[in-house]
Amino acid sequence: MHGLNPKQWEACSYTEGPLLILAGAGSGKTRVITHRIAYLIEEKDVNPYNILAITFTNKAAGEMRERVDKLVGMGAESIWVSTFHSMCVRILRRFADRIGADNHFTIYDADDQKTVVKEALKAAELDPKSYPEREMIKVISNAKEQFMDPDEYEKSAAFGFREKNIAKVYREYEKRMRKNKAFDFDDLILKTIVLFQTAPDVLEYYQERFRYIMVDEYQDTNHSQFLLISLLAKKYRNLCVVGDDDQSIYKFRGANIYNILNFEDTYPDAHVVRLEQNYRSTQRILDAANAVIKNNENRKAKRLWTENGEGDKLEFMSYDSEYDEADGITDIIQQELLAGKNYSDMAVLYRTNMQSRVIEEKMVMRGIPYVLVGGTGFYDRKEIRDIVAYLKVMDNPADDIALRRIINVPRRGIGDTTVDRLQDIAIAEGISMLDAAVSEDYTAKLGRSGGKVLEFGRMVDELRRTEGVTELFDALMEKTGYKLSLESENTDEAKTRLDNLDELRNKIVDYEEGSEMPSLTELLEEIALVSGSDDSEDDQDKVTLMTLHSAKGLEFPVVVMAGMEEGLFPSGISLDSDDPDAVEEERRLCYVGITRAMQKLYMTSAMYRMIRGSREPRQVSSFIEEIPSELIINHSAGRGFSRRSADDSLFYGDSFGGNSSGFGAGSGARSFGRGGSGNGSSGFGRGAGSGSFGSGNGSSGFGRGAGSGSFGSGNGSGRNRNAQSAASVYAPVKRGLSGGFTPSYGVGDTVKHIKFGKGTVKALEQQGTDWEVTVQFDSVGEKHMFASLAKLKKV
DNA sequence: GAACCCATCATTTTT
DNA sequence: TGATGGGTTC
Repeated sequence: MHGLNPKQWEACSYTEGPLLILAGAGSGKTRVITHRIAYLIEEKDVNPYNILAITFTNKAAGEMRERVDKLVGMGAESIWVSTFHSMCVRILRRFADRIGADNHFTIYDADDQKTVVKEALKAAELDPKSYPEREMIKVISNAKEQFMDPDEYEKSAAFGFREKNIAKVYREYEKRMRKNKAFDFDDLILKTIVLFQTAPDVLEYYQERFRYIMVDEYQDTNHSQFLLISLLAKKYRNLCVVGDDDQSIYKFRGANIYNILNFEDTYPDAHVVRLEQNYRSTQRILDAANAVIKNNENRKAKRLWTENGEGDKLEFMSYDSEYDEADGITDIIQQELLAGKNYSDMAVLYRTNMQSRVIEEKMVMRGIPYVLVGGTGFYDRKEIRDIVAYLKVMDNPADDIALRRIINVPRRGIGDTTVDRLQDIAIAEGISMLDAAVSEDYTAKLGRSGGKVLEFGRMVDELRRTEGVTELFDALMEKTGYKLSLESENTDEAKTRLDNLDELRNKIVDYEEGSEMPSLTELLEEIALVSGSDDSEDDQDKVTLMTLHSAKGLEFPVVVMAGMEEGLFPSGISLDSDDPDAVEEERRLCYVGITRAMQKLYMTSAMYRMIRGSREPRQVSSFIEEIPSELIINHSAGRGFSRRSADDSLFYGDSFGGNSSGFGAGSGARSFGRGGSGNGSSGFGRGAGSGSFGSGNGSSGFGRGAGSGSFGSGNGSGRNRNAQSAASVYAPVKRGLSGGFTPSYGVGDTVKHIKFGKGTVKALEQQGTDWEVTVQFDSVGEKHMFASLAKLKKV
């Protein structure tokens, strides 16, 4: 047991009773948890069998499993390391019958839920337009989280007409879930709690088993997860929760930050350990993060620090449009690449998925390799869902939702009317649709298509007898005609689908080889619980593009936070909300973003952005203003685009001008022609030396003047002076990205860019501490870029 | 059953 | 703007 700092050690060795570990970003949290487990076993003689470690994602569980195995060795396999949901599945597979359910159940994902809601709406004779599926799912989920069945939901408040109807939908929804022997994700937690409440012996069994419980990412737990943990920990009270209230960013999906904030109220004897030493980022990055997050009211005081050194300043750039922003981002990436970074060292983070489109376009144009995290996962693809639906029917013939999906896929002439009638019969007889489909008595009632239904039912019945999961998959592809129908399409799209199905087959083979007792049930469970996106097969050299949310838990040497605009980040919805916590949650998200960066952090924004089809002026995110100016270089200072400045007329609007239109403002730009302390192209050593920019003041004078909070209090003329002095302050710094940069070329000069080759300087305009230079390149046409980033060399 | 048109509606996402 | 879903038409 070595290599832990005193706080980490304290967290590891405090083993009895409730313990709250407030683990700041990058504070070595996973290390603490794994070491703590090892300590329990080795020093406290705890039987590994009595330890439970719960995480949120399968990825986290996998990583923890691996690290625990490495650290503990013998006996490690009997430690339960699992997600909330897979833990509950495991318990329910064994005991669900104790609450009147079937131990053999199917798990419904969001898509299945939607289908069930659709059917429920139809059954309740409600118009999906006035009762949108999305909302229904949310209401049902909330109700379940609050432990309310449809009756309780209906009774629970001064509900009106609408709520009564929603209760009806909820009731119909539940009816179908039961009939299909299905649980949704909320059910997995909920039913386990119900089980514990109705079968005290089962609860006792698990309490005895899990004498030491650890919960990771505790700030993400919702109410029912809290209850579940409380029940399990009630007897021995050895509950260790680890989390960071400042990183609670999942309220929208039920996370309750008060679980962690009030932990000490729930457990008054709780011991609290704060892990504030950060091993990831530079001090400047942490200072920025601290400065932003301290604006939140609702939090436990914390302050991150590091021994990593001061590091470079953050950089903020404002661009004219989202296209220019994307261009700027690719510039940043290329410059960092030249500075010695790999593509895979860099990530671009944004608030909304929609922002990725433009960035992707520019990345493609510039030939920058990237991976987009999120988006449609493997298991969301139509062909995969189709085949999985077949597998689900094989596994659980009561699953009418799955059956409906595939009864006419590929086309076998069974239309909607027939399917509806089949369903009516099944409901009337209290049997499954498949049962009805294999009985001539029933199919005879279906008229002309009855024969086809019967044929389908018999085919499914026969397939069900196939031994082995891979064999079943193969038989399925052939006998259902799915493969044939794709093959005969003979299009590129169909080929891709076939490839994807091959991929699915590979996964199945992998599964069968890796599992001790492979079964279709377990395979489907894995598919439902492990959302395909987690297999990061590529350790290739690519820039990562993802939302701020998906970045949680990750780290990158270079991070670009894009779209730092009020209304986008923080989101408009949060700004409009009357709940003050809404903006605080956005701020936490900002904190998460900042703390992903190890060495360099860039923030970008656009002055105009296409929002729902119309071009709208934007203002810079208030989060930028929360970062002290001595920590961040503002490459667009002095441009006064804050509408909130005392004088609205300072709104410079378009000065960046699209492509050609010269940059307005004229300003004595050129006069600075040269100077150029050896910055040329050379330079860019590694990060190291950093410390050099002491004297934070240099860049001041930009950014929010005094209290006003607005950028660039329009002192147009003063700018040059500022820049010059800034330049001299920073002159000795080798890294080109620091503040105050003086180009060593002027308009009309021929310059050389490392990537774009030769070109002629068309325009040069000062932008805060930096210069925007427009170059007509011989090969790639006109580009504009920040001089400090572009690394142009006069030839 | 496919092709088309119009209306509508747009955070964040894991299990 | 652009994706999506429902409804209509052939």
